[in-house]
Amino acid sequence: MSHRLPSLNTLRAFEAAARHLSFKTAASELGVTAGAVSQQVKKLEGSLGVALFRRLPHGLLLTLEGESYLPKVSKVFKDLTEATEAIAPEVNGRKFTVGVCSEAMAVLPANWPNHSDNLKPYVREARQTTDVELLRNNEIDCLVRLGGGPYGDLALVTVSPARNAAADPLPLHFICKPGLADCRQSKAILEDLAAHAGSPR
Amino acid sequence: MSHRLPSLNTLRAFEAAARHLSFKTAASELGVTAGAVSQQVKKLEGSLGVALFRRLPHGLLLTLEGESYLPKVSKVFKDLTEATEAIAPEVNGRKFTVGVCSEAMAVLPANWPNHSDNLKPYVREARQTTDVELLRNNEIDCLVRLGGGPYGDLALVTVSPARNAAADPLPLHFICKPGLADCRQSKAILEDLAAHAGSPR
DNA sequence: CTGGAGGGATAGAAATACTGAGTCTCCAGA
DNA sequence: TCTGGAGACTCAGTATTTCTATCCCTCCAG
Repeated sequence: MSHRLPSLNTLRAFEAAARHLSFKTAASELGVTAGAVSQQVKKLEGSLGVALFRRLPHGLLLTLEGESYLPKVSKVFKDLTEATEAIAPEVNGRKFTVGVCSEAMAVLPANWPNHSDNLKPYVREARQTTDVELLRNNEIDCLVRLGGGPYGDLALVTVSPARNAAADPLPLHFICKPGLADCRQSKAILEDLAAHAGSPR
Repeated sequence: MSHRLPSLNTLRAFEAAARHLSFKTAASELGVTAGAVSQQVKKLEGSLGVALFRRLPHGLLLTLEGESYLPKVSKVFKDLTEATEAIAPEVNGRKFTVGVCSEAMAVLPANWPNHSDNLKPYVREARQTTDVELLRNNEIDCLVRLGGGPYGDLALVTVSPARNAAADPLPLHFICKPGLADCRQSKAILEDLAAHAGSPR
């Protein structure tokens, strides 16, 4: 039952490029550069030994193989998305409520987290608090503090200061339940924190 | 239509581990270490925010979520495999016929390519020849030679000598049609050649 | 109380993916 | 006939991800 498959990355690139018939548009959908999409598609074609696109000077055309492959690949992604959301609906759909201590509040931009479009899809609101119990009660999803713990079995991520940090950067810490440490929401928040950790208030 | 999906790698690890209820067995099926499977599964669980396995001191159990996820994930892999083989059947199923020049023959193990179980699934036979025309006629799929070309529009891969190579390693070259340079068969052959290139005859 | 089997963590190495800059071709408009 | 813009390709360098190699821990059987 060992499946020999092309890598998902190359398939995602193919699927997006085939839908748009453009590497450039696909690239912006996937949030990468056109060169990356081009490379991934070429890798896929190489591993299949089949050309999926016919490259024209202006834009792309699917080959017969590409045309028959596209709907199946799209369906696979759709099935997978549905299966995934069936078992993890809360996390996938939910926005985080973030607890932030007053010291961290002072370090972050004025109207955090609404200052950033990257963050908005993942955060409902930020509440000023230091109460770890709110985390355990699921009243908040994560906590941003200056202090590094210990917090027992909770997951703690220390945010590495931005490269352009001030001389004496203040470290930030992100605390959440272990299962949430690596989810999309946490990642988005961590990324944003990293951009601000240590910057002068 | 931008699908937010866990990475295929983590799903492969999950699927194999769930079928075997063992990271170790899954690892050997996938050809990696148990640690790698454990990491991938943990990454998947983290990104879903849901535990898929219950770790017991001796072995694993699926959680309810894992149990409902497994058949869907398996089906996705099955669909993808079928879709892929539908458009690239020749390459996926076919064994290569390899042309080998007499000098390269002398460098390779006595009964190459049958000396290695890794290679058998990918190679039908090795024929002693240096005729590039056989390649163009599709009578052979690739050619192994000492000389590095040029071969026009054919793809050429120079095999990097093994680490334990002799003092004066003989380089090997692998020539094939461009579309085949990156396929499974070529990779297997190249890997095997790399293990022998430069070793004393 | 000892050894083996399995899972967990971590650091470093290896493989893979992405970016960024430069190139090419074609088309459209001046 | 130029010239500029759009899109794709390549390549080198970098960043990220994945894998390995260890060492640890727990549990169970003898």
